[in-house]
Amino acid sequence: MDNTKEKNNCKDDLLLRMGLNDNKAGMEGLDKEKINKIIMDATKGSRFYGNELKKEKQVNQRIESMMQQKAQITSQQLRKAQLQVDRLAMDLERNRNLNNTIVHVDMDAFYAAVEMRDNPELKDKPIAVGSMSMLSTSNYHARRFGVRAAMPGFIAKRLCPQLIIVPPNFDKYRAVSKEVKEILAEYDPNFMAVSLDEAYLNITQHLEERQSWPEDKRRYFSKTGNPIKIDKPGEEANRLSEDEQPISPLLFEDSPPDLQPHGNPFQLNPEERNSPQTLQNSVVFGTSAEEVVKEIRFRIEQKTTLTASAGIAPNTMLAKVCSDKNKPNGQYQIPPSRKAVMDFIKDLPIRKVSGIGKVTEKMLMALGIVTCMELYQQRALLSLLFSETSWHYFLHIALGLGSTNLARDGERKSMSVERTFSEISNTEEQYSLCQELCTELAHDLQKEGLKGRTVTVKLKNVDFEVKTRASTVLSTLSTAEEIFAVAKELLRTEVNAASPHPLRLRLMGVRISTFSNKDAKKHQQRGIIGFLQAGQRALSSPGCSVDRIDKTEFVKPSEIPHKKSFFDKKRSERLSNHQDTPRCEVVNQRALQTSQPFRAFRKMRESLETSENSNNCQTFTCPVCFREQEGVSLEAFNEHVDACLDGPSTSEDSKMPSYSQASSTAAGQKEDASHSIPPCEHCDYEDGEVESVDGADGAETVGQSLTAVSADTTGSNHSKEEHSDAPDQSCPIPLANEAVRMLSEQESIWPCTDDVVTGQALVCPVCNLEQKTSDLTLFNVHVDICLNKGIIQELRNNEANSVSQPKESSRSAGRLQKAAGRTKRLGQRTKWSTSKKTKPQSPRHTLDVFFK
DNA sequence: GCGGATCAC
DNA sequence: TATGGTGATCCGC
Repeated sequence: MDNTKEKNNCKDDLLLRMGLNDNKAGMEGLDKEKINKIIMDATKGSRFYGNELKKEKQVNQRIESMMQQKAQITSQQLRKAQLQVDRLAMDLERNRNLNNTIVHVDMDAFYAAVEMRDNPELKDKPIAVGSMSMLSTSNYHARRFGVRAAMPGFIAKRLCPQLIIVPPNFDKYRAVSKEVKEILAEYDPNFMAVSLDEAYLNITQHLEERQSWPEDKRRYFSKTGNPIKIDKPGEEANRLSEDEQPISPLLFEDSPPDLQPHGNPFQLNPEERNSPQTLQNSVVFGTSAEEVVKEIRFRIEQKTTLTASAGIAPNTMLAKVCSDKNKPNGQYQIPPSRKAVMDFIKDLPIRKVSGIGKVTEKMLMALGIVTCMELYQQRALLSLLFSETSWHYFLHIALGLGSTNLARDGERKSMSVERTFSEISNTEEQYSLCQELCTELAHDLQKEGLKGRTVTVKLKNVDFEVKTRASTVLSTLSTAEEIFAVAKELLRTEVNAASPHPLRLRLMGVRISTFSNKDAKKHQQRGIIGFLQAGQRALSSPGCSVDRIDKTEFVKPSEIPHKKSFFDKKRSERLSNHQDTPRCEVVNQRALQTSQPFRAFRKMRESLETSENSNNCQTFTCPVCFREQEGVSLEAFNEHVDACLDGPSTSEDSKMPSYSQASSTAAGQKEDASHSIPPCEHCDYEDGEVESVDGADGAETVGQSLTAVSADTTGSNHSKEEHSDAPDQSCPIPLANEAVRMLSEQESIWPCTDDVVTGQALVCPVCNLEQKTSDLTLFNVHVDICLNKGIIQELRNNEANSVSQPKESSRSAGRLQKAAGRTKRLGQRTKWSTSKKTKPQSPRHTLDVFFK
């Protein structure tokens, strides 16, 4: 459907939901102020509005508690989180897949456009499809008055009294949709339809084949007699800025729809095709992705007289954003390069991304995050404030990553019916309504031959408060009677609970889930087999080919496409998670099992795993010394990296000559960093300064940027200048802080804007070595790893402090205890040795993350 | 497994 | 007069 997702730097939430703040007031439209006022006048005082306010309060409450959590985050936690996040970031970066060409096709104002096409009377008039209660979509003319999808018709009428509201004709839309899909299938037989008017295609294969196609195979004919006009990027942009211009020449063409061509215009007789007349009306489309998509849109328009917009990008997330960019009747491509992706992402408001809704946007905005670049900059903080699922997802967005395989429609998980009505408070009526809904549901269920075990009743009272009540039974249910038997009891409980007051309902719904039919089992089995096959193939041909295999050969339950949302977890859990060794591999896999945004990531991982298991010798780049290690086994490579991390003291173990060269100059410093930490004063900075972060300005400083925090923590005993002037001081901790500070200042580093930073060598602020890379992400990771040692050391010292120096403040004591416990857990779980004599295990674990 | 919330279309 | 319906996921219990 139309993009109703509007940007909002606006205060009034309700207006936002109405989708108004983006109105570019046309000459005959309304300006934003007026629109907002009309909506508010129509809304204020209603029960609906009351509920909206209530919900808003809840969200604000959530934000407030998030901010409190933020205020308690120590710089140490933040730094540690930064390590973990950047490790994942690097992992993702290494597996970035730019080899697919994904297209998102979106019909312009679909329902409204169909209605206009079929009723010339509506041409040039503001129309909307829907009812007085709710609009599904509006045409662009109506949008100038602020009339949007998801707006009640009666409010739309106030905004635009001339508005014509057309009742929806879903059968018709389905038929048109089918026509469009027939075209799409020619470019990707496995395309994924999101809805009647939206679909994703993977045209990678089509593009390959198309390269060898003769012109004739790419020639299309226009029977309308209109001079064929192929979009040029510039023209598109111009046309779009002109609100007054007709949106589609064909859509607004005078010729009645009957005269529009039906079927594929390509299907012409040879004679017809070769006649000069016809050739004049023909176009040849090129072989590039852009040309393919122009061709698709051209054919859609020829066939349906409707226009579509499209986005082309290396993954679905980006393609979707792109299709919105030059809407209506336009297209936009992000070329398949990392730089292009990052340039595009940089200033992209996060709200544009599918999955970031109103609430998430508001929460992130409270953290000062509006654009994707800001999302990237705050990645460490986000990993502490949000659930794993969420921050992983955020990180993907921030790196411009998304799914490259279009999962086929999976098994249905639930089926439901619900209805809104004018108030019903009579209990008998409510039961009989419930029964009707069950009958309907049973009917739908039967059509798909499904049986379920969980029945959920949904109730909305006249104040718009929603309640759901569910019950799972042992036997499978499919008939109306069976379902009603369960639903009735659920309803009864609610009725009784409210008694003696009646339930004043405005909506009732019945849902059934927990399906357990044979089909589902069959699919699952096939899924497992397919999975194994895919794994085997991946072994022989690792990398992006896995996507294709997955797509065509198996669909796992977890592959089912779905939308996602994000909730924050309990702070304690999150923090303790981060206090543990950053074990990305464990963490990731759990998240990947269920969360859609990471399907792509999981695939990459799978292919990594298989290539690892195959134990092939490969070429790796050491994240510490950045030397390429050719033809080594993973194990050998890990040893090398360990050696790099450990410094020269253990470097004899390493058989990689390049390493010793690289690190020879830094050897002394690294030794210092590991072993010559003054016992207390440098290390118990946590007690003094970090506590102060909890104070009044803590909320500000911690979240605003890492800079503030690390400056704070460094502040007590060591000024930044002191250390930047003397970076090779013997105390590692201020040094580490300094490094973090520098990194934070580079936060403004958009690691991805340039693939290559020219003319300037990157020198690690920790080991002081010039790095053989120009990639800022890689560089950051290197610094992180260097820093890691400092942090390990901090932990050790904290532990020591907690034993030797009991604190008077119970708060501090608690904290230290926590720190001690943390260290202990680390020891147990990761064999993180606290003995300096034994070889530290931690780097190994740290690095395993890269390759597992 | 349940219930509330979020999100998309 | 009047603010939808369907499906999915996530999170905290």
